[in-house]
Amino acid sequence: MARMADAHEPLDPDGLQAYFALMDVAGLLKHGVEEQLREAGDLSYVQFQLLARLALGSPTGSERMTDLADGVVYSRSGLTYQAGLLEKAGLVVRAPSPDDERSVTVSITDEGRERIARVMPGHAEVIRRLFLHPMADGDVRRLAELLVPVRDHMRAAPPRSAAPRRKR
Amino acid sequence: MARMADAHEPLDPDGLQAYFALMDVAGLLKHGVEEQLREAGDLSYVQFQLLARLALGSPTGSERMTDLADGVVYSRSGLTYQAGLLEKAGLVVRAPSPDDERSVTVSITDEGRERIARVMPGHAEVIRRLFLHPMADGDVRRLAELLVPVRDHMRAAPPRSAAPRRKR
DNA sequence: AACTGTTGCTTCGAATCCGAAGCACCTGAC
DNA sequence: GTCAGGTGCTTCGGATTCGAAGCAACAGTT
Repeated sequence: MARMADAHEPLDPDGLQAYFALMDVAGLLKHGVEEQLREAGDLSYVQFQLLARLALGSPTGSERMTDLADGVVYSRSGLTYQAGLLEKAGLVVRAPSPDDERSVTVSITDEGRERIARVMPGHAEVIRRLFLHPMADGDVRRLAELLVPVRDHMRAAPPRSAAPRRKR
Repeated sequence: MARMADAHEPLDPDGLQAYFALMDVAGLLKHGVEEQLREAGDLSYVQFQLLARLALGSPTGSERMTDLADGVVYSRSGLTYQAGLLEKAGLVVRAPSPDDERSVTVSITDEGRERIARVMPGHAEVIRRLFLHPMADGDVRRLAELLVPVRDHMRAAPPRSAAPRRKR
């Protein structure tokens, strides 16, 4: 754990550099990936994320809207919009949950799985070329080991869906 | 360097995990930061990036539009829009460059520097709480050491401003 | 100088995004 | 039960975003 009592001090150089480097890398990578996704499968980055999460992350291929939104770091309203697009494209189906009448379950279709499969090889290639390639052999694993706990820590904090409602 | 001949193979688990973790962390971090910036100084994340780059990264406090856009990973048209907002808010000034009549030099104003200074302490705090805190002492530095070369590698590739123009 | 291609920025139109507000359902206290 | 508050999603309005096209200035060639 980092030292505790640095409340309002400016960031140390390492922290600053890590922060800016992280954001830059993510931004550049997102861009490269977005381009490839659009060309290869007419998908936006969010759409890819959503499909990938359903196809790879969920055993059943379905998930609640809220969980999807939180999992993908996205606003609820934005998700409604994207889910609508994906459904119109036939890559996904929405249905009310059996147990809770409010919630909507999103399920990937076979067509959705095909789309992901179609896009994946080129996707992997971009990731490798832009992101993985310049790292030495063990570095990728080390990076993952560094970042995964950070992600877990961030996810543990009240997620966007838990944002307190405004008083009326 | 990673092995060369893995052209269309799927990504190995480490690569996948590093990729997703990176994007998630960046997304979550951006969100937290955006919230703080809006409340503390009425700035969007891009606006903060722009001001920070001018205030901290440039000795003169000025930079060309294109260099700003590339530095901040942003579309040129988006930059035009944001530069307009920042100028209207008095945080920045635009002026044609003396040597090249086409290019526009953006300079941060004193008011802009004040704004950055005002926002920075809370900003640092969010970064620490969300991002730096869960890492052990040397980890931050290690992370920076891992990511900086990747950023440089990505920047070396033809940046967005060099995207080939469409034939007419 | 005239021509051609390039580069820097802005404008344009359409797509996407977000937060706030709204609606419906669910849950617990009474 | 019923009432109050919480939760899940969508709708709404407005802001932001991007790529393509447009415009002006530059640079090199002839």
